[in-house]
Amino acid sequence: MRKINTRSFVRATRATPREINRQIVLNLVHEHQPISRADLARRMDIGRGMVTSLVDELLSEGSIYEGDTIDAPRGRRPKMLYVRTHDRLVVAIDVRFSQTFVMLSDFAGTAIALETFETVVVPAALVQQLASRITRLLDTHGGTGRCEGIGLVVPGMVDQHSGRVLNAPQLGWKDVDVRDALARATGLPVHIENAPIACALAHMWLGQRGGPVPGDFAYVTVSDGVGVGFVVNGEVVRGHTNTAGEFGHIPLDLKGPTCLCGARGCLEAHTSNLATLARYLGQQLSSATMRPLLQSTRLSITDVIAHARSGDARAIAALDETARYLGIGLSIVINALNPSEIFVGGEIADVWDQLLPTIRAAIADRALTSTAAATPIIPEAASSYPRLRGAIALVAAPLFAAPRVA
Amino acid sequence: MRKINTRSFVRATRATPREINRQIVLNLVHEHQPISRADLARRMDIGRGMVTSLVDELLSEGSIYEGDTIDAPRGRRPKMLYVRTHDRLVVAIDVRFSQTFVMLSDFAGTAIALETFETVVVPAALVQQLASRITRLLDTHGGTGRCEGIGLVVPGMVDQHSGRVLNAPQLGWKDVDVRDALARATGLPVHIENAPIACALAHMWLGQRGGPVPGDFAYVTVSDGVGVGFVVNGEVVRGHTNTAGEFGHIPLDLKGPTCLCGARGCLEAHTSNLATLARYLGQQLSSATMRPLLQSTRLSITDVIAHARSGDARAIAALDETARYLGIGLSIVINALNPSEIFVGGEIADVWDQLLPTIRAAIADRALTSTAAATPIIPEAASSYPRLRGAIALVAAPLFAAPRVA
DNA sequence: CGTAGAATGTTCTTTGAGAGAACTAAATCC
DNA sequence: GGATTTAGTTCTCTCAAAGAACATTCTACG
Repeated sequence: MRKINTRSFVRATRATPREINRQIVLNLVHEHQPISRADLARRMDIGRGMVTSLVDELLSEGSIYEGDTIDAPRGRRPKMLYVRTHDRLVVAIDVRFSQTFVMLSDFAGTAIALETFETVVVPAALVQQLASRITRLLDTHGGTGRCEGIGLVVPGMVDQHSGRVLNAPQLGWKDVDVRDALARATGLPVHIENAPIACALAHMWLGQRGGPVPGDFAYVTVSDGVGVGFVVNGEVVRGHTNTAGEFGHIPLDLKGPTCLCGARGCLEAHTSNLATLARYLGQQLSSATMRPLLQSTRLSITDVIAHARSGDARAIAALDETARYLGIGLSIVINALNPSEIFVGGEIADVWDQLLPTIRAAIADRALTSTAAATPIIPEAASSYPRLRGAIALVAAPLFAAPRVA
Repeated sequence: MRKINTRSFVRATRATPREINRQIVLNLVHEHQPISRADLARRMDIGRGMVTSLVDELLSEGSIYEGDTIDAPRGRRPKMLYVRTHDRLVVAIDVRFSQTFVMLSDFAGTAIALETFETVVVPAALVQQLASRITRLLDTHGGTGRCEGIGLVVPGMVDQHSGRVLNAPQLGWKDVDVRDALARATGLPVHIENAPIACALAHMWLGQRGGPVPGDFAYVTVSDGVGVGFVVNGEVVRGHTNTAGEFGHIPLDLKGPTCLCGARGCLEAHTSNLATLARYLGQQLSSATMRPLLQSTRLSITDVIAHARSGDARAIAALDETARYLGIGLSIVINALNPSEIFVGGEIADVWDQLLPTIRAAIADRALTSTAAATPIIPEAASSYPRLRGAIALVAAPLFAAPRVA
C-alpha cells in the first residue's frame, strides 16, 4: 500500500501498460530462459497475440533474441527466447583499501577478464589509471561486444544525485567526484555505489537461477568496517541522504573499545577484521597502534582465518569472540528490519562453519520471536567476488527495473 | 529502481492507466483541496478533458464532491472539488495496558465522540465490550454517515495475513485472534496494526495540510516499550514476518540492566517509561519488583514528568538520563535508516524542550555525518492521540493508495 | 500415407481510453 | 458590447489491449 507522492508523481499515459508488460516479459525471459511465447502467455495470463507484439518490440531493440526451436511432446515446436547478454559488456570496478579490481564481464555476470593493481588514493590519478586500463581491456578482450557502462564500487558513502563520494575513510576521501570524472575520461556511463548496497543489488538482480529472489533481505559486509545493504519491497534502501545501512556504528557497549569513528563500543569496533586482528594480537583497537603493528607483522585477517582452520587455539578464540558480536549485530538487523534472509560477505565467511554455532546462539539470545531467530543466514565467500558482481548489477539493473509509475 | 517479482506480479491492462491517474487525482484533491479541474490539469500535465472524465468517475462513486464556485481574477469561475469525508465514518480503537480508547471519527480525522474504559484483557470479553460500544456510538452519534470500517491499534506484533496478535506482552496475548472476531461481532471490516506502525501511517496519510509528506521517515514510540514504525519509498515497512521496527531490544550495554524480554541492556530497559520510573525510584528494573511498587506508590510516568516540569531535581535527573539513552536510540535509527525526519511519540514528548539539549548531544556523538546528526526530530504530544489517528489511517489509507502494478 | 488433434505463433477485428482540438460557459476589461 | 481570459465539456482521432480467427508444424493413429 504505497502512498502517491503528490509533489513528484509519474502520471500514466496510454503507453504505460505496454512499458509495464514489456518489462514483465523481459524479467520472465531473464528468470526462466529458455522460454517460449506460449509459456509467457500462460504465465502472464494474456493472449499469445499480445505476447508476439511485446516480444517483437524486445527483439527489435535487441534486449532478447530468438534461439532454436526445441522438441515438444505434441504440436508445433516452440521457438525459445533468451536475454541477450553475451555481446553486452560491463566494466566492473571494486576500489578497496589496498587493491583495486577491474573486471570485464558480460551482462549475465560471466567474467571475461580480471585485473588487479595497487589502489591509488589520489582521485585524479586513480581515474586516469582506470580509464587507460578500461580502454585497453575493451580493445583486447572486448571482441564484437559493446560496453554498456561502468559499475564502480567504493568503500564509503555515495551521493547518488551528484555521484560524489561523501566519505570514504579507508581512502581518505571526503566529497570527491569520481563518477563524472571517470565518465568524462572514458565516454561511458558510470554508476557508483557503496559496497554493501552494491552487494545487495547483486543478489537482487544477478541471483542464482531458480533460487529465491526475495523482495526483502539484507546483505551484511564484514571487512575493515561493517555495513548493511537492505532491500524492501524489491527496492534497495539508500536513505534520505544516502547513509542508510550504517549499522557498523551502533553501540553494543557504551563503555566498550574506542572505535575508529571516535565513539565507543561500536559494533564495528567489536567485529570488524581490524577488531579481530587486535584481539588476536592482544592489542587495543586504535589506528595509532594497529597500523604500524600490522605493517611490521604483515599479518592480515586471512592469516588469522588460516590459523583458525588449522586449529590454532588463539585464532579460534579471537574469531569466536568476533562471531559472538557478529551474532549480536545480526540480531540487531533482524529486530530492526525482519528480513526474509541475510547474506554475510567478507573474509569471515570462509570460516563460517566453525563460527555458526556461536553466531546462532547469540542471535537466539536476542531475537524476539522464534521465527525471527530462525532467519536464514547465508555466507558468501570472497571468491565469488560479490562486490564486482554488485558493480555489474549497477549497470544491468536499470534495464530490468519496473517502470516508475504513480 | 524496483525489481519486478516474477513470482507475484500485477500485469497492466487497458484499465491500468485510468486506475493510476484516478488515484493521482484523488490524492491531489486530498492534499490541495479545494482545487479546480483546471488546476488538476495543470498539476498533472494533462488536458482538461481527461480531468473531466476522471473527476466524473470519482464523483459518481462518491469519493469526492463538488463545492461552491469561487471568485477568480479573470475568466470563468472554477467549481471547487473536495474529498468526501464528513459523512464517512471510522471507529478508531486504541487498546493499551490500562485503558482502551474508542473514538468515532470522520475520514478526515475529525473526532465526533471519544470513550474510555478499563482494558479487559480477556480477548472474547474485550471484543464483546467493543462491539456493544461501537453499535451504541454509531446509533447515537453516527447521524446519516456510513461507517466504512474499524481501525484497531494494539501494543504488540500483528500478523497482517491472519489478523492475529502474535505477541502482546502488556496484555498477555499470544497468537490471539481479535480482528476477525470483532469483524464478525460488528459486521464491519476491521484493520489491525501495532502502535508504532499505526502512528507512522497516521503521519503518512493524515499529515498536516501543506506540511511535508515525506516518502521516508520514522516514528519512534516511547511508552512501556520502545518501538519504531518506518516508511520507505512511501510504504510502511512491516518485515518478512511482521516484526520489523523492534529497535527496543537493541543492546546498548551487554552488561546493562536486565530487560523484561530477558536479555540484558536493551534500549528499552534504558529509556522506556518503566525504566525512567525505576531510575526515579532508585530501583532495579524488573517486573517482580516494579509492579507491586508502582501499585503501592500509584506513581506513573506522568507524575515524574509533572515533577520535572515543576523543578524536582530527582525527576529531572531521571528524565535526563532517559533522554541521553533516547538520543542514543535515535542515533541508531538515524544510522540504520537515515530517515528524512523522525517523530517521537509518548509521554516524554511533554517535557521535550527540557530534554532536547541532552538528546541532541547524544545524537551528535554517534551520528556519522553532520547532516544525519541534524535530522529533524519532532515530538508529538499525547494530547493529539497519535494512535487513534493511526487507527483512522488504517481504514482511510487503502482508498488513497497507489494501485499495485508490475 | 493421410487425416485428426494439439500445440505454437501470427494476423485480423473490435473496443475503449488517452490525447488533443473544438466548442460552450461565464467571468473581467477596456 | 465586443475582446479577452479562464473553466469546463464534448467531440474526433489514434493506438494498444483483448480476443477471435487463422496459419503453421508437430504427433498419434488408423
